[in-house]
Amino acid sequence: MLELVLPDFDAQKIAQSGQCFRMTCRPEDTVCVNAFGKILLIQKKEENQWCFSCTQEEFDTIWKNYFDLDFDYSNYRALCLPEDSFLKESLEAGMGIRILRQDPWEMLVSFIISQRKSIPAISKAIELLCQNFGEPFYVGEEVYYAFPTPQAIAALNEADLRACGLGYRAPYVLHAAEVFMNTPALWGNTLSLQELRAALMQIHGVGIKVAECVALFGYHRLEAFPIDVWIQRVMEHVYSGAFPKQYQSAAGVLQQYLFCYAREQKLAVK
DNA sequence: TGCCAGGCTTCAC
DNA sequence: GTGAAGCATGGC
Repeated sequence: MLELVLPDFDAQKIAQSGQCFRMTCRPEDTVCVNAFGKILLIQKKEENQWCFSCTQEEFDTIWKNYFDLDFDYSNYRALCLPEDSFLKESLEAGMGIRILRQDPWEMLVSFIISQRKSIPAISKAIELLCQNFGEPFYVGEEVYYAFPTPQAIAALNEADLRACGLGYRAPYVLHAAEVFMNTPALWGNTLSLQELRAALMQIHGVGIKVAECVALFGYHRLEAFPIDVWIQRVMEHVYSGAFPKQYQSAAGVLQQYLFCYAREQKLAVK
């Protein structure tokens, strides 16, 4: 057990932010993270005070980076233009949300599945995928499942994946496994954003929006800017179709706060 | 029950 | 190049 004071971190908001699907809220202000074949429990104690179910060493070598805690997010908030009240409100409402450094392969599959699905439906499909085809591991008596490897997915057929609720996305995920295994450039993080987009979009079922999500959440390319239905509404309501160029370097980070706030406000179609 | 969801592909035009 | 139809399924 490790207790830390983190003034710019909120596990519960991150879990519900739509960037991760294997981080779930549990009773007693606890969040369960399933990543890297490990389970991390995070419990909220006091304001800004969090209890982590890991050692200091594990926190320093794995989770600190995962939650992007080496970067000061006040730098992103400082980008907000004085007249931009919608972003200001979004940043205040989403205080504590961070852009996680998640596994690229997991993000690729997750966001292929995400198309035309609600966040609860995405989480459910991914959970089934893991239960059916991921490697089981135990924490005490309890069994958990790792995210299936590209090799494990490549060995499946369409019907296996449709059984997890993937619908028409099943062949997309099969193709993603094949391309990922045969594209070493996607295993590391050395491509330019433009090259990364192109490499991802050769996969059937990966268009510009999914590619931007994978770039942002899997490769930590903070200038990537996914435009889904919610961000589209924000663009129309608030920015007259053009996101300010002053935000470009951290567009993906700001986008995440706008996405959450737009959903919270149930921003209507214009 | 009907509508919508962190969209993409295909096919007219 | 642009626009519209079709797609599987679950949550609300």
